[in-house]
Amino acid sequence: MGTSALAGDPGLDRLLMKMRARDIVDAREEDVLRDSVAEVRESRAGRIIIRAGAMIGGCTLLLDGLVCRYRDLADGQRQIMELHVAGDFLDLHSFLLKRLEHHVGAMTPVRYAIVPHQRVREITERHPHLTRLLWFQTLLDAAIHRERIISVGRRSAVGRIAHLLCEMFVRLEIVGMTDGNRYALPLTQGDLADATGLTSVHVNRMLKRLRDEALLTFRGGQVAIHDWDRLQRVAEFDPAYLYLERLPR
Amino acid sequence: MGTSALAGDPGLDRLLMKMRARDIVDAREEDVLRDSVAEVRESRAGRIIIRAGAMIGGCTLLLDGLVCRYRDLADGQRQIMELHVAGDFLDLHSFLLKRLEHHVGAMTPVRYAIVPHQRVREITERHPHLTRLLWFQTLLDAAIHRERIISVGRRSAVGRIAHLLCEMFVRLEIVGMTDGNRYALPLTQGDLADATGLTSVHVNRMLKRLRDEALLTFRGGQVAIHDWDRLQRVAEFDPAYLYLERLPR
DNA sequence: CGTTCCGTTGACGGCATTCAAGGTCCGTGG
DNA sequence: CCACGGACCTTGAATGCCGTCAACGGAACG
Repeated sequence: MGTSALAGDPGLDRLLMKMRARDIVDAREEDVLRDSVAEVRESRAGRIIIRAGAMIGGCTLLLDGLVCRYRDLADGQRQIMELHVAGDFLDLHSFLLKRLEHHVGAMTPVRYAIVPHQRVREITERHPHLTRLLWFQTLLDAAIHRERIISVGRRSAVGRIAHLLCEMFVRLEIVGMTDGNRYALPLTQGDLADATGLTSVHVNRMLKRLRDEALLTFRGGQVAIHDWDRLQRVAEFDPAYLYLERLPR
Repeated sequence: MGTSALAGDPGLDRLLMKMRARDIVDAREEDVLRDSVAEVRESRAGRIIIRAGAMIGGCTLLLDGLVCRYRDLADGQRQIMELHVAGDFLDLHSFLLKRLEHHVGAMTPVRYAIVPHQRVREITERHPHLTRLLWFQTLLDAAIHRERIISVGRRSAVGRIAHLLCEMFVRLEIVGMTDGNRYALPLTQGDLADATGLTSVHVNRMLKRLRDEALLTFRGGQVAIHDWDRLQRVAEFDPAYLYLERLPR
């Protein structure tokens, strides 16, 4: 597939790893995906990649970096709804929604690929199984959203943070981006607060508690998990919502 | 379409109203949907319709009644993630997820139709546009989830309740189930608390405040909105996330 | 070498929870 | 007919988790 803008890029491979953790993706489907990429772009940390309300012509596949979906409220508060890592589509839902009600912002320098909506549309016309695989990815986002609702709705402050860090560990493990019990999560404590519905001050205290209780360390954008079992219990983390079963979809 | 189990049922018509608020659904697609229904079932208030973790063979379309998706936590707390009204698919996502990580429970007596996964699969093989319309419905659920994350994460207690009651008004209006500024929402204050991440005691106080400020009345499962503009402002409610535009999808 | 962003910690305050008691409504059965 | 129980609503008082305000330290950067 020499025409691909992505030949050998690890970003697309990570998407395939995510998909193959849940179903079979055959070589032809892989080629279709590779050939669907129109171009690769970059952006700097702090930039908005996709602006809320803007009409969108293509879906964005994150190749490298950390990204979040968020919205700002009238009083200046911010809520991060989801974090995205390499291999994630940032806005596959834009294919049918046409515009988004939230921003998509880069937390780090990022590289991403564009898949024009027209190509996705062609996939829905010609490749039913691949269509279902893409649909499935958006259902995964929704399941992650639901878990976040539970976190901010009912979990304690430590629980929320612990849960988020458990989730990111598992999601990064799927795409081969963990290093033993450690992984990179280049966020500030303020970002973590916006993702968990807390304040940065309180996040700071809860991180200290998690450290003191030898559950995990979060420092300099690096997470080290010291006691996975106890952490999971504190977070009430059950990875069932990530649907890590290879089933025909 | 005399073979349909649903000939003339208002439940399926409500699904069509939802879809037609966002795109065109032609007569052939309407027939395909009608013919996809295998059977109609009923259930009593308080019953679980779909149990978390169970393998699922068909999708459920709510014809009548009020339903919620929820999960219970270890300490007995409950979080409701979404409310469903007639015309909503309760578990279209089960088509690809195969099982759900949350329960689906009846808040009132309900009637619902079953669409076997096999039929949905056939739609994805033969009817790309109808497939996109179904996919779109699941994306709408995700958008509603995101709005709930913002509510429980960052909105005040009054704001959360106000927002939920704004949302239900608009969603019920789409399917023709409002009566001027009033609509039926047969929930207890405890249910409302589980949906907003509050306690029933506090919900009670906030409802009193909304009443005292002449914004809305919630009593006996009936909502009456007295000042939509001010309520919208209190809730910071912007219906953009419901994607009420007729666009080719 | 000042500026800025981030992390850390303490004191205080407030919103929501918890605990508790009493009220209403309604279906059930004596 | 009415006593009774149960589910839900209402309200007050006390508690507590998390937020706000504030000050300071360190690291990165221009």
